[in-house]
Amino acid sequence: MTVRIDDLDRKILSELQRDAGQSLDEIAREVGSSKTPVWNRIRKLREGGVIGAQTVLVDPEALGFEACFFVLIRTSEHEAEWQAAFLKALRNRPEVLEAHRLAGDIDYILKVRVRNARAYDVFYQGLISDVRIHNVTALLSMEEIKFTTALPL
Amino acid sequence: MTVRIDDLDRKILSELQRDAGQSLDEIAREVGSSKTPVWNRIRKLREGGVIGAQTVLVDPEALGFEACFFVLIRTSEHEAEWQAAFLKALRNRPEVLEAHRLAGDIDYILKVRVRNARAYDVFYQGLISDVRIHNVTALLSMEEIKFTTALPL
DNA sequence: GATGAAAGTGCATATGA
DNA sequence: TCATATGCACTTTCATC
Repeated sequence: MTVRIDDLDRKILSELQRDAGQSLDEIAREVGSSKTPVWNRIRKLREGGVIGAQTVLVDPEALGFEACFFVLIRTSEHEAEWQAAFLKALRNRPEVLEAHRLAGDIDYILKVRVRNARAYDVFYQGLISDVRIHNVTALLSMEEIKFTTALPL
Repeated sequence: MTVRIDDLDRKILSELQRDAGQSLDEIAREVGSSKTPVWNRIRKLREGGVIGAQTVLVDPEALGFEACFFVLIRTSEHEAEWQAAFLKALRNRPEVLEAHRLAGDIDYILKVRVRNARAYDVFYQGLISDVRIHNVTALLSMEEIKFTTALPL
């Protein structure tokens, strides 16, 4: 199910990451090819799931999302049932922008964006009422220094 | 410099976040308006910086980025000069997808995507040779449970 | 991989509510 | 300020060479 990716694909992906609003002609010119092959490759990459959602990045501050927390979670429960409930809870909460299961001491890390500290508390209370969690540390972001979705191809 | 955002703007942003590849007609239909006002609002939101980059999300695994680390950094240095050097180092390194300055005990958190553990070590050695860092903890992601750039509007 | 053509879309503008 | 309508240029998409 793996798509083989060559150098031209990488260039195309790089252009799309940089600006997905470009026309095919522009992309073709940038990568040194022409419309048809570029278009066929993009279609294949999409079908193969290499290219996922096309989206715009929205400024959180402008919309009143002033608070961003990284939440470190330790749990004592490791049964499949608990894990399924936890995953479902995370996926259902739109405040959770990212969630990773970790190796080591800390079990999970979440990135959570909310309007303010009170909204975080509402989120937190809701989460711990959904699933048993052993220990939680919240790291409050003071400043987003960098944010990109572009992989270094 | 703040753009006032009403309910229709929010709906438009929501649609664009969901799928930026939609036509104006589709968006207008979804939000219950018509092309002209939707177009004018999108333009204004773009000009006001509320709408930033238009991009595609690329599957990291498909491109061989198998390792994702969250890096917790403590530093003893807090002069402006050190901070400027640190920021510059982060911005210059494409492996660093996200970086936040934190409140409290831990000073910074980074999200770093690399091909493998060895590549992380190369990154780490490079970073600590660029700037003095007091203490580093790396959390290795085993599984990306959730990733979205969509704010819950 | 190139060419080209049909269908669809973006963008601007005019007009009335 | 918004809805509707129109028009041209550009783009996407796909069949054919």
